[in-house]
Amino acid sequence: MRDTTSTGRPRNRRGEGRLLRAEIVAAAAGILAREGGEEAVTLRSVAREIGIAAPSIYAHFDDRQAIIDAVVDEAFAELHRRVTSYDRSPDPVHNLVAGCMGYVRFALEQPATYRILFGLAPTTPVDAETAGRRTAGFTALVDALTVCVAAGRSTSTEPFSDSADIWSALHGTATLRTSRPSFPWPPLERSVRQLVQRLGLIVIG
Amino acid sequence: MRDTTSTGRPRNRRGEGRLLRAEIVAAAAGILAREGGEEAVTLRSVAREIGIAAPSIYAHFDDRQAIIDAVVDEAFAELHRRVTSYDRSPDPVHNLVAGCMGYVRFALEQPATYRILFGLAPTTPVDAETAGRRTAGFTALVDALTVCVAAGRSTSTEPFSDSADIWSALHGTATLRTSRPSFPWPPLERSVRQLVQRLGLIVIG
DNA sequence: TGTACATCAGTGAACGCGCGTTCACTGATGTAC
DNA sequence: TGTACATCAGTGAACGCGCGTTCACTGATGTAC
Repeated sequence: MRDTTSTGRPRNRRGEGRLLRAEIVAAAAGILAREGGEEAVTLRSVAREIGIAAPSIYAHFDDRQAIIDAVVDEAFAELHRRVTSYDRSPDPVHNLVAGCMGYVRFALEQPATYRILFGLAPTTPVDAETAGRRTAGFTALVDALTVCVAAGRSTSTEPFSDSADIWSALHGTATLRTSRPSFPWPPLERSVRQLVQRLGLIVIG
Repeated sequence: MRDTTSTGRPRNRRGEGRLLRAEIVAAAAGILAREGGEEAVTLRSVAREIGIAAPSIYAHFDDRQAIIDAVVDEAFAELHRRVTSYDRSPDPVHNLVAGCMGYVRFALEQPATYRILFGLAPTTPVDAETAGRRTAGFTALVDALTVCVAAGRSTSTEPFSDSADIWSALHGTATLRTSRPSFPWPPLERSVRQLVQRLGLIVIG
C-alpha cells in the first residue's frame, strides 16, 4: 500500500484550492461509512483515498479532529433532513411516525455515521449555534408530538419528557438492532409505530 | 512513561502462574472503565498497570483480542447479576421494573464496559453456550413480563416482541443519557417505570 | 542430607508497522510592468 | 507582446511515538536420586 500514486489526481487550478476541502470531507465520510469506525479515518487513509500527499490536508484542516468535526456537522444536517423530509399528511400522528421512521432508518442504514453523532459524549465543546443544529431533530419530534396533543390525538401531559423517552427508545431500537443483527427482532415498522403510539399516549383517531 | 518498574511486583510462586491471568483481566477491565474506550486496553497498557513486561501476557492469552474477550465474558456475567439481584416482591410488576432498573443502572454506571457488550456487533463468532450467557438478561426480561401477563397485570399478547421493544428502549435510555449528559432528561426512575408500563401494557393493579 | 537438573514464571531487546506532524521544497499559473 | 516575479496548490522525506509480536534468555524453586 503506497502513500502516493504516480497516476495522481490533477491539482486544482489557481483559486480552486478550496475544492480539496470538500473532497477531504467526502473521503473521510466514505471511509467512516465503509470501514465502520472513526479510528479508520486517519490523515493518511484520507490522503490515500483522494490521491494526495498526507501533509496537503494541513492547508485545509488544523488536525485530524477537525476533519472528524466537519464530517459530524454534515451528518447532523443529513439526519435533520431525514427526520423532516416526508410527505406531510393531515394526520398529525402519521407525520410523527414518519419523522421517527426517518430517524431510525438513517441510524440503521449508516450505523457508523450515526455512531459518531450519538455513540460517545462529544469531545469538543460546541458553541450555541452548533448545539442548536445538533438538537434540531429532537425539537422537530417535540413539535410533532405537541401537534398531536393539540389535535386531541395524544393524551400526553408532558410532551417534552415523553418526547425524550421516545427519542431514547428510537435510539435504542436502531443501535441495538445494529449491534445484534441476528436477534429475532419484530419488524422495524411495527416496533417504531408501537413505541411512538404507546410512549406518546396516542389515541385512536 | 516506562514499560517496567524497578520496584516491580513479586513474581508468583511456582504453580501459581495462573494468578497472573486474573490480574490481567482485572487490569484490562480497570483500564477500560477508567479510560472509557476499548482502544485504551493495549498489551502494553495492561502490562504497565500490573508492573510486568508486555510479553509476559502471552503465557496467558493468545493475543490482545483474547484479553478483551475475557473482559466481555466477565462483564456479561456481572450484567446478569445486576438484572436478577433484587429483592423479590409478590408484585410481578415491581419485579419487572426492578430488573429493568438494574440493567439501566449498570449501563449508566459503567458506560465503557456496557459499550463493549452492546456498542458494536461482536467481531468474534461465539459458540452456543456463550451466546446463551449473553442473552440471559433478555430471557429474564421476557420471563418477568410473562409472569405479569399470567397474573393479569399486563395485557400484552406478544410478550416476546414487547420485551424486545422494552429492551431496545432501556438500551437507548442508558446509552443516549451517557452520550448527552447535559440534556434535560426526565428523572431516570420515571423514564424506566414509564417505558416498562407503557411498552409492557401494564394495567394498574 | 546434598546436589544436579527440569521446570516455571517471567524479562529485555528488538523488529516492522502506521500514525500525526514538521519542514524545506517545487512547479505551474496568473499578474504587474 | 515579453518577462520577471509572487502566489498558489500542493509534494517528499523525515521525525518520534506507541503499538503487537517474536526471540533468546534468566533466575528462582521444586524434585529425583
